[in-house]
Amino acid sequence: MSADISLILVDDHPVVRNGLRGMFESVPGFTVLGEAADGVAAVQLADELDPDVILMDLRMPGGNGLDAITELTKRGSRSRVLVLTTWDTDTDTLPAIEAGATGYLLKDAPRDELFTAVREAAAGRTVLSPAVASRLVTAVREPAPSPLAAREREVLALVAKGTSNRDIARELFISEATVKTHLSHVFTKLGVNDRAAAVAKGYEQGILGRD
Amino acid sequence: MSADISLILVDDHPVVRNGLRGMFESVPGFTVLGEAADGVAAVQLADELDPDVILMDLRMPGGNGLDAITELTKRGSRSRVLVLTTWDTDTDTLPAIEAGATGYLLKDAPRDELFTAVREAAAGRTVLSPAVASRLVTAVREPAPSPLAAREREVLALVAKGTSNRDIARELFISEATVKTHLSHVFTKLGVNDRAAAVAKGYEQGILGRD
DNA sequence: CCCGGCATCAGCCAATCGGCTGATGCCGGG
DNA sequence: CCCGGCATCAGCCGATTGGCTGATGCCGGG
Repeated sequence: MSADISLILVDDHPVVRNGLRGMFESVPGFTVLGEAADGVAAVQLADELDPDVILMDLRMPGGNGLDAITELTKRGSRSRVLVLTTWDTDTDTLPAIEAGATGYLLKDAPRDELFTAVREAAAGRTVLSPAVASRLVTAVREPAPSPLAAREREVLALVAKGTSNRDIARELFISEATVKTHLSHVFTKLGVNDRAAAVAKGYEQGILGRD
Repeated sequence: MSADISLILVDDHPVVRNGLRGMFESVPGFTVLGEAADGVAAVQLADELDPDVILMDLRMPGGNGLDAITELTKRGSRSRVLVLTTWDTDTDTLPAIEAGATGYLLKDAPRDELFTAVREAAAGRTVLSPAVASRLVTAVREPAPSPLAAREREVLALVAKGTSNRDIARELFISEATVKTHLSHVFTKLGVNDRAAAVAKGYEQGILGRD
């Protein structure tokens, strides 16, 4: 009855793009308009091709997926963004949805689920894979553990490197007292009592890990 | 001149398997004999189909890739294993090579590099993507930081949870002195001086993170 | 059979940490 | 205009940590 659902694929891995393309071309009802390897290219492509659905990976070198979604939302693009990620780290989900993603799927979803998701997304309905959905509800249950302030993140990063309070103070050109204050706040916000656990939480929540 | 290179694809993501299959079927010289979604299935499939090359992801739920490689090597399989991973975390590389993998590629390698790699692998030559190769050399430069002993890992895990030495002692039914000894060894092996940095290293090297 | 790695334990001591109380200045939203 | 969050600083004190030296028992490989 209706025309094909048009889509563009955004992922930094050629293999994945190829795989998606193959899957969508193997069944009727979809047309792959194009591919992009990063967020910047994705926004541009979306501008040009105006697809119904954009399948996008979040983690990409150069041209963050999140920024791309934000940008598209800001531009009032009519394209629905379906985030397709490898592993979900509940750190990414919420921001992505807030930024305007219509759905969030894990890459290991079965083919049919993927097709369904794209159709749902094209129709404007929110689609979340079960795993993601459950994470979301638990995330909402907890009032959001609050993210760290810029300075607090800096301190935590140094702590993770084994830097003592005194040396952190030196490195950041502030007093040791201030370092301790920052750290206390970090502890409170992360719900821990010592630097070791804070570092663990930092990794767990994606605050640390990419330097 | 020679027959096609036969291969099987092992990855838990249908999308990735599909993508690889598509790529290898789009050019002459390759025949995809089959696919598997985990290490156990991979070993079985390799037994049945005796492929020239096995393209394998390491991180898979149920049936670890590393174990699969070990098993294949033990069985004296003639198949060359090419590890194809998403992100390389130098934690995986060495064990994989030691276990008998012929090569180690990142999934974001360009198509041609992939094809070349498979041909090289089929010919029995070791292939490493440049990024991996450089990691390897630096890893060899450092005499291998040595992995942690079982008990040491337990202690580190508790440290990451913010447990004090005294409480760790209680939880493991050992004395506090022993805990400190273990921790000292952990510090030495990880090349750090305090628990916070140890936790960071733990995450960085994949010792911590999956509980 | 010896050595090295693992796991266990003791005691000492200085350094570091974490909690607590209390303060100041800036900025942005209500 | 006030309040809350951020960033800065101080001092005190008990608790915890980490380094050091030294020891014992078990096990497995050379």
